[in-house]
Amino acid sequence: MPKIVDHNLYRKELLEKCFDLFAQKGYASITMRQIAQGLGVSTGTLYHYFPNKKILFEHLVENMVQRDISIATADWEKLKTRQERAEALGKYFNSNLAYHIKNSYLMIDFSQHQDAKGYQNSEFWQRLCERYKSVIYDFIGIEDPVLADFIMCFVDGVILERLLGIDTVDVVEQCTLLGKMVTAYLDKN
Amino acid sequence: MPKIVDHNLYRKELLEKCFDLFAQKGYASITMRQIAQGLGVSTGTLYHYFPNKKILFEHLVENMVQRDISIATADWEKLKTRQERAEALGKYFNSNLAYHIKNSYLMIDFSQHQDAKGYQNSEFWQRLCERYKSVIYDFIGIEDPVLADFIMCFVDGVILERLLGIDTVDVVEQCTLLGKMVTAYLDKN
Amino acid sequence: MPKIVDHNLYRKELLEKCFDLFAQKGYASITMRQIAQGLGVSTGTLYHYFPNKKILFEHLVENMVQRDISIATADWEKLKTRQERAEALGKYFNSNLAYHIKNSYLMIDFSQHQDAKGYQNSEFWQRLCERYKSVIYDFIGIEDPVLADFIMCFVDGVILERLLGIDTVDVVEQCTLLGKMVTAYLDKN
Amino acid sequence: MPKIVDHNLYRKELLEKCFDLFAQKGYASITMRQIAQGLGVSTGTLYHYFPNKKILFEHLVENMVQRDISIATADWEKLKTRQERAEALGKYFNSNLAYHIKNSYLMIDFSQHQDAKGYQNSEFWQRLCERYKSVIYDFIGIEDPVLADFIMCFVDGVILERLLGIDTVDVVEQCTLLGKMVTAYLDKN
DNA sequence: AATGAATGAGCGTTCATTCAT
DNA sequence: TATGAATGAACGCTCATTCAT
Repeated sequence: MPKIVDHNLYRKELLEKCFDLFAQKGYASITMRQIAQGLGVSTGTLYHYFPNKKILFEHLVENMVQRDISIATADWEKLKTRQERAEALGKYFNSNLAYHIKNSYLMIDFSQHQDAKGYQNSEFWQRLCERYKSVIYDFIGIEDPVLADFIMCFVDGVILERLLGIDTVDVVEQCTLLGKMVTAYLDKN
Repeated sequence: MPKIVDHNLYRKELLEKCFDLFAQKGYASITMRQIAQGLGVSTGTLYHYFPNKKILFEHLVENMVQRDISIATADWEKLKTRQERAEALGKYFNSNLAYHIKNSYLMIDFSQHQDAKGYQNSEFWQRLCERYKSVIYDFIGIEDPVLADFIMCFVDGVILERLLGIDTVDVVEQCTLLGKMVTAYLDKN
Repeated sequence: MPKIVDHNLYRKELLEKCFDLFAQKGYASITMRQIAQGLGVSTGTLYHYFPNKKILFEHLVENMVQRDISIATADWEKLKTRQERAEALGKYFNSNLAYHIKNSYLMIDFSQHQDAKGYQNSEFWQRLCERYKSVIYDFIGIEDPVLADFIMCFVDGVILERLLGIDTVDVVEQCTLLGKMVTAYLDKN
Repeated sequence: MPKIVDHNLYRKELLEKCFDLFAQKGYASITMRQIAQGLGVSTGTLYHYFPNKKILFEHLVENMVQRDISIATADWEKLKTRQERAEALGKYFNSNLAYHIKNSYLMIDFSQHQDAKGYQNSEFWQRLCERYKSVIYDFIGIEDPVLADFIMCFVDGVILERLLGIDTVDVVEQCTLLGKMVTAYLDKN
């Protein structure tokens, strides 16, 4: 019997530790050697668990998104009005803002990389977006897809502003405004 | 006998031509050789005018931003209603969408540069953001700074979605919706 | 409790199964992992029986050659004329041509091994060649050693052409021609 | 003006020096670093002149074949009879036998390498074989393509035997016999 | 000023081999 | 005896940068 290791568990552990490494430097800039070193393993071991950089990143994102959504939606059930929920959304992003900024940067960085070409039509990516949008549908209680896109754009935009270093934008304040605007719009139509 | 050349003028010319090259492939992907080739000079010459890739890129961004704003606002004066203007905004981004996507990517890439950290508090960057917002103020006819930020976030978010490859988002449609939402919101309050 | 296994017998069994694996991909291309997998054992076990890839390969070649000659000569006894036998030779190589090509490649690969340099003067190698030639003597019914060498060269050459990818060479046709040429030559002298 | 170098000339010089390096270790075993070192340049320089290992090898072979054929056929014009020519062929291979053995090994080694997959149908390879065969046609004065293939197989086989370390095969003697056999065969038919 | 040949550290990845269990 | 996780040197190749001309 070899060294006793739960392959899948260890994979998950590595993935967990990977996130910050990727987030610190971006997909393209961090090297597999640096990741291995950061994880305290050899490159060989890293490749033993993940066949290549792209797939490592893919697993990372899957992990991240899964966790994100479950955290974000954890205690939204008790919130009744749209306005309450919009404000909870703002609070969610505002806590761990640095994390969400990193997160966004990673997605952007990867999407522009050679490795991502042809990726945007992939099942994986499509599924990601669907899951993302379904959170908006369910949570804000919206059925108009154009409006759902609107909210998605806005939310990503808010994070982006902070990523760009524009600190005057206040995430909570903006989401609060979002709630009001959506309500005003829906009431009128 | 050296060619008689105005060093600074030639620098500016090179910069101007550089823009498309960077915008086509992104900062990380384009190589100095490719840039030199695209400019019709040798790598040696390129390095004669710019000490390294990063500095070349920084100069480029400065140039780009300056030009961009003046183009965007060129013929908006004749549009009267908010809705008209919101829709013009959508059309502006929708034409040359690929350009605007790359443009955004370049800004993001730039903002993540180690050297850009200081930049974000710099006079240059601040001025840039102010100018950006004032376009929104003037153009959409909004005075509430939170609402101006909202619109800025949204617009950047729309571009970002496309950068991420989410093609279902329609820029014109989204801006049209923006106009309606802003109106509904302002009418109500 | 260790499995009760006759070490040498198991070695031989592994060797037998190894052959196809090497023959399919060639010495350089197949990895120890692939071999182990093909044998249904772990890499650890493979290394338990053979200290390294080279020695595994050497044992393999010894095994292969021994087996090959006995197969080739199995049912040639009933063929009477030289021409019949020459054509049988062609058919023999033509069936399992892919195998013979790989086989030749393995021999060539082996012969170029650093460790094989000593081998070429070794009793083993000498004996091998003698046995090879004696097949030609017996089978084609030739006693002139130069002519035997000629046939040996030709046969190996035909296989080599195919190894090099020259598909226009037809093994059966060539061996048929060989029969005619030998006959013409022997009749004349 | 950069360092003054005749690009094509230098390429040719590098190619010339490359041959022994490849021949010593085989295509797969020699590394680009070792080649560069052997040539006294950096890997970067090597890649400046040749885009990859495969193409480097391709140029090498082209060079080699061109030279080989012109040397081989240089003074065959004055030889009149087939027998004289066959014997000249033997002498040609016998002088520089070590070179021809290396040469054959290189071709075999390459043909089995991953890089060569799909290569055997390439224009380059086809042209090589055609040129090779046309030497046989012209020189030995043969028009029957099967017979030309026969001779090609035989010649390659002779070299192969020596490559395999079978020193009892005498190249000159074998080619002399070839001449006689071809004559006997053609006289009879 | 201008060229492009030259450099070499570093990339993602592979794989023979070792070793704790 | 048997396992497969772990290693790390080495591969083909890239590219920002330097420098002799």
